Amino acid sequence: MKVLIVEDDQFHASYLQDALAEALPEVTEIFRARNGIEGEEEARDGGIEAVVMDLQMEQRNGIEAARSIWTERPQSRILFWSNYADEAYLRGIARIVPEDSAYGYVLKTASRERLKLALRAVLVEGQIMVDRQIHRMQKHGAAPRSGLDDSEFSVLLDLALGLQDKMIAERRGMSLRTVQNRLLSLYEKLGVVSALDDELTLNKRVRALNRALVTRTLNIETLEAAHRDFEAWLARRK
Amino acid sequence: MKVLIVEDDQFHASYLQDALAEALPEVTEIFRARNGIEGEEEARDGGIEAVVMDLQMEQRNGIEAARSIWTERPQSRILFWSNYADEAYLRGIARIVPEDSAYGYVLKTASRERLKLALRAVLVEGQIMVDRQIHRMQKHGAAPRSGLDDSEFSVLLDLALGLQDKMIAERRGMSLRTVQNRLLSLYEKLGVVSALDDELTLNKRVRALNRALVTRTLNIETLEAAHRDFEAWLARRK
DNA sequence: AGAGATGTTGCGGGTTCCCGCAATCTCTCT
DNA sequence: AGAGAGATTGCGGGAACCCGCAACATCTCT
Repeated sequence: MKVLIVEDDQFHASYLQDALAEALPEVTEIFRARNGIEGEEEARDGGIEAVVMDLQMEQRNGIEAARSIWTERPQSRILFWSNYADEAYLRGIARIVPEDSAYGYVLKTASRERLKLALRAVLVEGQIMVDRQIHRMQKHGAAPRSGLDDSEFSVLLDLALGLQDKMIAERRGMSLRTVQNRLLSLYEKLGVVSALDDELTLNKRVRALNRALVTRTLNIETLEAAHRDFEAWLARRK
Repeated sequence: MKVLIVEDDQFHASYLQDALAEALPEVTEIFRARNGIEGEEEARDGGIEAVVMDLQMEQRNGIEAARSIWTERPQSRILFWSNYADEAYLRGIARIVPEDSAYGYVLKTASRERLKLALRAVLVEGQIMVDRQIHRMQKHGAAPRSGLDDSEFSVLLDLALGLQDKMIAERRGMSLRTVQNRLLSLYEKLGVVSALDDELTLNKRVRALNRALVTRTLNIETLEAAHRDFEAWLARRK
C-alpha cells in the first residue's frame, strides 16, 4: 500500500511518517510532497489513493489539491490534518467531497493514538472520521457555527472580495434589495453592531469582513480562493 | 543560564529544546510556556531574561507578550521564531523593541545551523540578528514592502476595524479630509483599483482590507491586536 | 381553504464615502 | 528671502450604502 503525505512543515511531516509506519504496517511506500501542486503530481504519477493532506500550505492549499485529486480519482481516500478548526476549511471540504469517498479530518493537536486511529479508519478501512470538535460545527452537513446558511455565505464571500451590491445581485441572481437583506442578516449574525461600544457607528461592510475573519468564518486562504472563483466567473460571463 | 520557550506547537517546542541544549551548553534550565500569558508569568516569576518566542499563538500572541516582558525588563533578550515573514509581524516588533535590547527574528524554515547560530548570537552574545528574508522588507527601520508609511499604516488599521472616517480623524488627530487623503494613497498602494478587471467598480474600503490581507500587510492577529488597542483608547478617551 | 411565518422585491430618504478643486501651510533648497 | 514641491484642510456633489415601510410570493400547519 502506498501513501502520500502532503505537508510543508518538516517536523510535522516526519512525526506523521512515524505514526504512519507505526499504525499501518501494510504501508510499503511513503511519498512526500511539500505543497498542493507537488501533491497532485505525486498522486497522479504514483497512482496513489491514500493521502494525508495538510490544509494550510503556500502556493496551493490542501483543499484545492484535494479537489483535483478527487476529480481524477473520486475513490481516493484523503485524511485532512490541520492546525485549525476554521469553519472556512470545513465549508471548503464539504463542498468537494465526492459522493462515496472516504475522508477524515484530524486536528494536529489530537493525540498520537487518535491520529493513528484515524489513519487506519480512513486510509485502510475507508471510513469517514471527523474530529468531534470540528463536527460539532456541522449540523447535518450545513449551517456551521456562525449559523450562516449557504446563500448568506456566498454573499459574504462576494462582500469580502469588495463587490458592490449590484454586482453581487447579478452574480447570485438576486434582486438588489434581496442582497441587502442578506447583508442585514449577515451583520446581525456576525455581531457587527454589538461588537464594540455602542454609541459607535461603524462601517458595516468592513466590520463584517473583520468579524468573519476573527471568528474564523473566513480566513485568508478563503479570500484567495474566492478571488480565483470570481475571476473564473467573470471570464465565463463575458 | 535560564531560557524560556514560548511556543504552542509541541513538535516545534521539542525541536527547539533540542537545538537549544545542543547550541548552548551554558543553559541550565529550560522553561516552557504555551501562550503569551503563561509566557509573561513564567518570565516574571522565573526572573528570566532569555526568551525564544513563537509569534502566532492563541489567546495572546508573541508580540503582546514580548511587549509586556520588555516593559518589565527592557534588557530581556528575545528571539522571535515564526512561520511567517508577514510584514504585519515586523511592524509589530519594530514598534516595541526597546532602545538597546537584543532580539532576533528567525523563520521556522531556517536550517538547524542557522537557528543555533541565532540562539547563540541573541541569547548569549546579546546581538541583533534578523533573517535576511525579513530584513529585506525593512529599509532602514521603516517603510516595509508595501511602502506604507506609519501614518498610512495606522489609518489602515483603523479602517480594518471598521471605523468611519470621522472616528479615524478623531483618533489620529487629523482632519477628515486628511484621513480621506490617506485612504486615497492606501487604495493606490494596496492596488485596490487595478486588482481585478477594470470596468469594475468595487467597494474600496473592503477591497483595501482584502488586499492588505492577501499581501500579508495585515494578518488576522493584527486585527485582533488592533481591536484591543482601540478599546483601550476608547476607554481612555472617555 | 385559510392563517401565519418567512422570504423577496421596489421605493424613498438619510448617511457615509469618494474625490476634484482650490486655498493655505510647511519644508527644503538655493 | 523666495521659489517650488508636497502635505493639509474645507467645500461640494455624485454614488453607494443602510434600512424602514409596504406589497406580494411561497411554504407550512391545521
